[in-house]
Amino acid sequence: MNELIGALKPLSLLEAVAGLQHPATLAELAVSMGVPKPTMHRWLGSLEIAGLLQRTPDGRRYELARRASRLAFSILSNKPGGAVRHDILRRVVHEVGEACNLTVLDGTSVTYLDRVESTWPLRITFQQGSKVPAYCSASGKLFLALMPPAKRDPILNEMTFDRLTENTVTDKAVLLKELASIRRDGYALDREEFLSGLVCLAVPIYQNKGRSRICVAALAIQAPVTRVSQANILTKLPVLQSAAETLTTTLDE
Amino acid sequence: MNELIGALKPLSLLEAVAGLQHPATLAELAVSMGVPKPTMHRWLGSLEIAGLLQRTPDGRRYELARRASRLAFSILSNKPGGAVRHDILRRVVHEVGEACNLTVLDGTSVTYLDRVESTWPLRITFQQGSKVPAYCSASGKLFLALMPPAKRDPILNEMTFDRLTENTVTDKAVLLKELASIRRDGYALDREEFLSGLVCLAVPIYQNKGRSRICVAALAIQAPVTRVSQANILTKLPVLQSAAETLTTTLDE
DNA sequence: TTTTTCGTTTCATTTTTCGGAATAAACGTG
DNA sequence: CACGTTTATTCCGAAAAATGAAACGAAAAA
Repeated sequence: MNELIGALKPLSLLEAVAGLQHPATLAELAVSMGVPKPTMHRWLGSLEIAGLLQRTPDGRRYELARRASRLAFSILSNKPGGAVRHDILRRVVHEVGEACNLTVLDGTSVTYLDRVESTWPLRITFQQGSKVPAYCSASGKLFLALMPPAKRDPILNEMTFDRLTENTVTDKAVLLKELASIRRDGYALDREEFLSGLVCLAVPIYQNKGRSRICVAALAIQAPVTRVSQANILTKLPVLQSAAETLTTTLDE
Repeated sequence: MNELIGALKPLSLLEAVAGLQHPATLAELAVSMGVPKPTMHRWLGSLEIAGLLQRTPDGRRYELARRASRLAFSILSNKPGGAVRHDILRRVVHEVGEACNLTVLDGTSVTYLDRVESTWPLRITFQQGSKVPAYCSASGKLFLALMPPAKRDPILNEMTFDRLTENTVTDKAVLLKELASIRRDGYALDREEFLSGLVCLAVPIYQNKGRSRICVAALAIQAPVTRVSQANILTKLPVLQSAAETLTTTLDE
């Protein structure tokens, strides 16, 4: 039984950087991974040349770079690996009878990682990879609500709040207030704010990070308001939460 | 110049597997990546032990494993700062309609950290990573102007002032005079000094360092003079400054 | 069964990596 | 602004790991 161990220490460095909430310096990373500075210097250099990490503009800290994002999307949109998640979504659709989707935050928008349609004739057809503004979607508001303010504010600043329906929240103060209650409740609603006639309920999927946990994705159901009223949609909450819980466990060590 | 290249070949293997829509065999992967079988065997073994890949039930093919998903979510939830910045650049381009770039000073040159093109047919195509002499670019002059003289003078001494266009400032005294006014105004212009027909406006991005603040990067727009006159480009100043302000917040801890 | 293909192990050689020490750069402070 | 301190980078010989040709084994195909 040969213990094949590759030189993927730089890769665990990538994981470490991805797990941090702020860009870290060489020294910090060297300490946290227990390697000498010259070694860390070489690893960081390699990952930087590879395009997985980049320095912050001041040149003293390291953060994820484009290729890391591409890799992440590539992994999550990969068919074989996503089969487990897709099955969970299918189960939700089967139980609540409405379309279900899995999203991540990407800048000021929410991106659909996966989606399962309802079987009703009347349905909204989004597809994997499409994007929706964060400020007027249930998942988007959920991400903003559960994010540290320091990360949230730059995102809010660069947003343009277009009025897409008569329910769209276009006032930042009002939005912030709603985010507070979302944070308290643990779920978010879209009350026809993105598309007239479309209501939506989203719950968070957490990833445990040491003692704390981070909302890395959201699970949501979407339905025509004619079939599921705003009040009614909350009855689906337990099913959603249970599915989200299952998805969370697929991320544990 | 030391070319640090790490042993992240196993990592590009991970990318390859993630890019595939079906689990692949050892032989297929060995061929597609151009390595001998024993090598591929070792790489796959490493990634499998690391928990990034797993074999399909029949044991003959490889697909992504849990740790890969975990890493992917971790990356996406920790939205790269560079990507946030890229979005801000995109927004500026959208609002002013001209190409926008983010630069840092690197020796006597200015390096493009990021760049977003305009949508006009007529456009100047620089790309990320390219360099431009500091003395004849808006960003470069901005850096020189906002720098303590003790730091600036060695850089100026090292420079050779080539005449690139008929507007290029090649006299050090004249340059120093302009730097003074740039310092006063808080912005810098490139009046076709680097490339005939190209005008440019740059504003500083500061980072707070204890009691003082330092200009660590510059945000600039570039336009053909036929579309945006030298006088006209100043009307874009407020948009630029507001974006620079937002960029500053992405640099804080 | 035989043949063929694919996967795994072995091992001498080559190629990297490793990290202590020295050097350089940036920082904070009186 | 000069000083001491912290942090980043370069050097380099010793040590470790990756490499791939060839041999071997195992499983599908004929």
